[in-house]
Amino acid sequence: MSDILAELDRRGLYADCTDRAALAQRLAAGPITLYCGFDPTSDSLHVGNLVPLLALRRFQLHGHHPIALAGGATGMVGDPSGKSDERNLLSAVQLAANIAGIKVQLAKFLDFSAAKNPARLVNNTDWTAPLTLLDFLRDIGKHITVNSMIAKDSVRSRMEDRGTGISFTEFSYMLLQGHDFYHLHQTLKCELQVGATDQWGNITVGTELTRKKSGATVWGLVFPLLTKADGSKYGKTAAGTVWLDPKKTSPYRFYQFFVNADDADVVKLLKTLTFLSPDEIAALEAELKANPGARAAPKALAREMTTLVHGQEAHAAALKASEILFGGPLDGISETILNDVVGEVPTKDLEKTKLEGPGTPIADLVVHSGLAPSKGAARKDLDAGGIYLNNVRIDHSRIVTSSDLLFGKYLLLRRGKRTYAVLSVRG
RNA sequence: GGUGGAAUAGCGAAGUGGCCAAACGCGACUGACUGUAAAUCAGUUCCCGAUAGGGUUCGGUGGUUCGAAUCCACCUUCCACCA
Repeated sequence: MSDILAELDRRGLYADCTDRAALAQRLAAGPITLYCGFDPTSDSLHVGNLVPLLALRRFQLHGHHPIALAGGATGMVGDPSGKSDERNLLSAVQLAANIAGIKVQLAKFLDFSAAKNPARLVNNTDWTAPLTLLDFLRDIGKHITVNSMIAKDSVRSRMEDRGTGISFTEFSYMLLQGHDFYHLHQTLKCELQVGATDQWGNITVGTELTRKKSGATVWGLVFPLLTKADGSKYGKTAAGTVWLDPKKTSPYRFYQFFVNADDADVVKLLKTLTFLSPDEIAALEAELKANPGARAAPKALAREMTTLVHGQEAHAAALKASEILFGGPLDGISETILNDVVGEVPTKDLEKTKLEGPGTPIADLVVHSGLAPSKGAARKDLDAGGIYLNNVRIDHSRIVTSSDLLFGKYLLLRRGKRTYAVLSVRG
């Protein structure tokens, strides 16, 4: 059996473990069943979820049995970890929709038909909903002291902040998650829970509860939170979260997000997010130092991630669009090639009549394309020299007519260096 | 329960009757330089708009005043100290 712990170390994915020596021994003895939970706070997972999700896959590749848990029950309550404010509860309808969304995504990253160690997908609603309050208080709550609960960082930080406080509901969250671990241990012989470091407190409740109730030893292992070199959270841009759902974040944008990764972060991201071998990563790192302008490392990162999440074809399309858009002037570009860009870049329809006769001022089109929120804002970008029509810089006096159309159909607009939009003429 | 203090733009923080759409810092956007980096430098940053002009702001509601972020009253929330 290959050594998963060594791989996690190598990739910088090991942060802490409840008992590393004992877990190493257990892992050496044979395949283990492990789980990781995912909160249905949205109808899609995002890049921040990738570390634990891919970790499950790494375990599976090493022969272990992964369980992905969709937190239907815990989602009803809300995890206070890392949250400075009490959360608004999600409606049952919303929650059901979110669960359905993330279930599909979870399924994409794990192999459910592996002969020896197929992955499993569970929803903690299945065993939590039937539990009565009295049973819960007697069978679960009795084993965990409030003393240990209020000592958790997630709770303490909220208790110290008198302004927000923590409701009993969120305070109880860790017991539900702890119960999940115990339940999975009883029913599926699950012996390990993994997650990001912010889950440490919740995970240890599970190991403790399992030990007290059944006498069995189970383990918790956490990964570092994915952060940028400047310490900020990874996976958010000014435009918002980078989602795995292609309808929420297009594969092109997804690709762009990774290709724009900071030099200081690229190697870490290659290690933590991709399945490239240490040798391949070392080669990319050397290349990054020797020839940073070639940007081989960020391109490899974007390639790996886009292929992993959206597939080969989506990566090819995103890459092609990127090469066209960032490859220089559009002179002599063919309609076929331009067609590849349309659809990759945010595209809006435009009525043909707008470009007939006197035409339309550029500012209106910039707003219509979504590149600027208002004409005033569009004007400011235009005056700063930040707006391009068909990759040619223009100013605010520009009037756009049919003669500006590429192949009689498209207008390619750009704000700044890398934000593109296409207007497609209809009718 | 008592006594003080605080609430200002995305965030932090100045401003204590007119020169205030409100200093400064961070963040964000644009430009230059680059590699679709980083760092640095320059511009922009309440909303609409043509750089004209208009609209809405300084916890809330009323009031004083020609004029209020600034003064007064009440209300809400927070903080500190005392019980």
